[in-house]
Amino acid sequence: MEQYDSLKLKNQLCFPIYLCSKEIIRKYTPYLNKLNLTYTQYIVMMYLWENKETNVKELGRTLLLDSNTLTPLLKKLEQKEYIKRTKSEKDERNLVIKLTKKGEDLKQQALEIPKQIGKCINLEKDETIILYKTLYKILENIEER
Amino acid sequence: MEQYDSLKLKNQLCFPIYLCSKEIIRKYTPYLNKLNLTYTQYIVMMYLWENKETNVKELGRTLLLDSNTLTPLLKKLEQKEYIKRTKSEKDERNLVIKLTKKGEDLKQQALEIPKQIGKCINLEKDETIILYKTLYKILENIEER
DNA sequence: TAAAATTAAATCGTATGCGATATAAAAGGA
DNA sequence: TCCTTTTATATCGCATACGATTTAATTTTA
Repeated sequence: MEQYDSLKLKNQLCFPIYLCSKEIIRKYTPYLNKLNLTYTQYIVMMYLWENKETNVKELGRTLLLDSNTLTPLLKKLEQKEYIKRTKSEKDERNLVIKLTKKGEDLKQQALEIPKQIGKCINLEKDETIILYKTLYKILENIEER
Repeated sequence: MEQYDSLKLKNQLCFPIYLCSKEIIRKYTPYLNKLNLTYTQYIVMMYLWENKETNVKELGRTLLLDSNTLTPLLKKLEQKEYIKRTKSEKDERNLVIKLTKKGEDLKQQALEIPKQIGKCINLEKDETIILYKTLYKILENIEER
């Protein structure tokens, strides 16, 4: 093993993760365009389809994003009338984020997407499970202090 | 299995890939700051440490990026005096990208980075190998027509 | 060989992603 | 209670990421 082998792209682990993230999201794009969503907007919508109501902090904890990214993104989703943003009455620092009817209805149209993406990622069932577990293990390892 | 389970975040594969990419890159940041590099600039430098000379097209084929991303990025690397950009004499459409002495020397300082990142990703050897193979399998599956 | 097609970079506009800072509301403490 | 601290969003600036278009050089072809 040469001195600089650890710096070769083919020996990096982050590099294929970075590529996969980009390229899978690229695959999502044509489907998401039909729903007038970007990938990040889509995962926000997925969170809301599951939870109905949230706020910036809570959303950020799940998506690992901060208000600097989420605030403008949520304003765009509000412009599209998929969500409503209102100050909490109990605590005016909190922004209550709720689906609109239009945002709720989008869920139906989105059902096609995971099928299509799964088809093009095209892994065996057990490969998928192992990959999934390993990724969450990395996330745990990385987030710990 | 409920009708909408496929739309839950915990059933997504792309979501943890996306998170891992972001979070690992976040871990790189303090080390890369010392070298005055961003992550994308770093992988460009890695390519050049291996290949000495390239052009936008070739670089884009490896990093899966186009000139719209690479042109401004390469100009920044040139400003930092890590690379030199010159028109090819043989074919003036081509931009020859070469390391400077300063860029070449940076390699030495970068040696620490893979060690530190490996430590914080903290997977077993065999887990790493399987993950790596699966990621490249996805990339192959996804890029095919 | 001159026009058409192709190719390589560059440019433009929009949407993140994020470190740093600002703002405003709520909580805590002397 | 008043002042300090904490908390939740918002704002700012910079660096990607990328679809679409433009520009310029080269190649192809009629």
